[in-house]
Amino acid sequence: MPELPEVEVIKRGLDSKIIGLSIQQIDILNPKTFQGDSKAVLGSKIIKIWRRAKVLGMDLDNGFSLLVHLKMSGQLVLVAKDRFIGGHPTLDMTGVMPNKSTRVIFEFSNEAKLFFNDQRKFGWIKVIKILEVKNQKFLQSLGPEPLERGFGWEALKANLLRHKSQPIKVAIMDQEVVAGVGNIYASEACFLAKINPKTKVSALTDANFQSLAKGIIESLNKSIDYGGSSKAHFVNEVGEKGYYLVFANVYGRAGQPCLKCHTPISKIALAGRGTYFCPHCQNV
DNA sequence: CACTTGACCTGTCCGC
DNA sequence: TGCGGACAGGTCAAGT
Repeated sequence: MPELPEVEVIKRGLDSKIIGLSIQQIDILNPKTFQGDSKAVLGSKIIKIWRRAKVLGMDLDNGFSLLVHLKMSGQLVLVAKDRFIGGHPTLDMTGVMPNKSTRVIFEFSNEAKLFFNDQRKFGWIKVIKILEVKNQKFLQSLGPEPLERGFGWEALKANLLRHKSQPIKVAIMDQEVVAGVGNIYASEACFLAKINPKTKVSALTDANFQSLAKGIIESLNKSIDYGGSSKAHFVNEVGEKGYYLVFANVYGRAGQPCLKCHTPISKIALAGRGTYFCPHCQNV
C-alpha cells in the first residue's frame, strides 16, 4: 500500500492520539514481523512520531524507538476504548480487531489498542535505540524528502543522472533518488510532467526535470489532502480509506479516457510493475 | 557494474 | 463451482 502520502496520513493521525501514552503490552502474533526485544519498550512513553520516506518512527522516553514499515499491505489501526463493542475493539470500516491479518497488537495506558495488520507479511516493526536510528543504512542511503523546503529539481536531476539508462518512472521509484515515491505516484508524477514513463533518464532536459520535481510534489500533496490512496488495503489510523485514486489521472485507469485529451490510458510493465500513462499527453 | 528477475506472503479476480 | 495464472501501495538478493 503505502507510499509517502499514506505513511504521512497515518503519522499525522497518530500524532494527536498517542503522544504521551505509555505502552502497557505488546502481543506478537507473527514473530517474523517484530524484530528486536519487545520488552525493551514496555512501560515507556511515546514522545515523538516521525516519518522518513515510507518509514514511520515512534520515539520513546526510555531511549528506544519503534520503526515501522508497512510495505505492500500493512495497516496501523488505533481503536480507542470508547469504540470497543461488547469488549471487542471495533471500527465502522474495518470491523472487529484483531482480524486474520493482525500481526502485532500494542496496548496503551488508556486501554486503546494499536493493531498492526499486514496481509502479505512483508511489513516489519523493529526496536532500536534512538541513537542508532541515524546509523541504519536503509535510512542513511535515502534521497531527499520531496515535501521538504530544500527539495529542488537540481538535486533530483543529479540523483536521477546516476541511472541514465533507466526508464524515468523506474528511476524515480529508487528510494536513493527521492524518498517516498512508489508505484502510484511515479506514474502520476510522469503524467503531470507530460513525460512518457519509458523515456530514458538520459533523454530528459532541464525543463523535464523541473516539471518532474513539480509533478512529484503536486501528486504527493494532493494525495495527502485526499487522505492517501486506498486500492485494497490502505486505511488511516482510525480505519478510514483515502480517496486519492478517485481523482488520479492515470494510475489504475487502463483503457479509460485521459482526463485531459480522452485518449485511452495505456498500461505497461516496467521493471515488473504496472505502469499507467496517456500515450497522447505524455509525449516526451 | 547496471539492470532485470525472482523471492518474500496472502488474497482476489478473471478466464476457461 | 473449481482451478490455474496474473496481479497487488515494497524491497532485497541473486542472476544475466
